[in-house]
Amino acid sequence: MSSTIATFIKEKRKQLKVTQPELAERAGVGLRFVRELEQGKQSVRLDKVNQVLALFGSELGVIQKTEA
Amino acid sequence: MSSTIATFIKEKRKQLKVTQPELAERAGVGLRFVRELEQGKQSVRLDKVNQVLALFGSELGVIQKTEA
DNA sequence: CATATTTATACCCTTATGGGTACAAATATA
DNA sequence: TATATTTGTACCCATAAGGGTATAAATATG
Repeated sequence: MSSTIATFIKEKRKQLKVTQPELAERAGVGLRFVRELEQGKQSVRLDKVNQVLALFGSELGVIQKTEA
Repeated sequence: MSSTIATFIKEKRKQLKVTQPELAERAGVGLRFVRELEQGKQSVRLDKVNQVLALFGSELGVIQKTEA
């Protein structure tokens, strides 16, 4: 299901059988950023997250919280 | 429609008839941040965007790009 | 139209993100 | 199980995000 951004990216990356260093290079971000991102760090920059997501044809957008 | 995060927040804020200073205070972020956010600044921090969106019962998540 | 309110831009300053890198821990593979 | 690969954590440093604030521009209201 990949509820969080972190797990989404991790899953997508593994689907493509790409390592973190490779993903970082392709996305044009630092390796450390990719790692912090997949670890669920909240205080990341929106534009850099989107740089990574762009590799999967995705992007960040507003979603409504699902009712309990 | 509010395709972008910026317009989404701006529209939601106006729906509630709240000024930017009020929104900033309620969200616990700086006034300048709210303004840059509504102006479409890309390099904002994810956690702070979510702080603002939380006021509308929303949050940031991964979305798939719509086909052309 | 004049005035009040709201929003946008610019300034300085502090803080921490992100980059690079090295090494440890964990995982995969032979 | 030994080895190779991948991932996670820690370090220093430069840069810029974000806070506060003042002022100008834009908008709303009388």
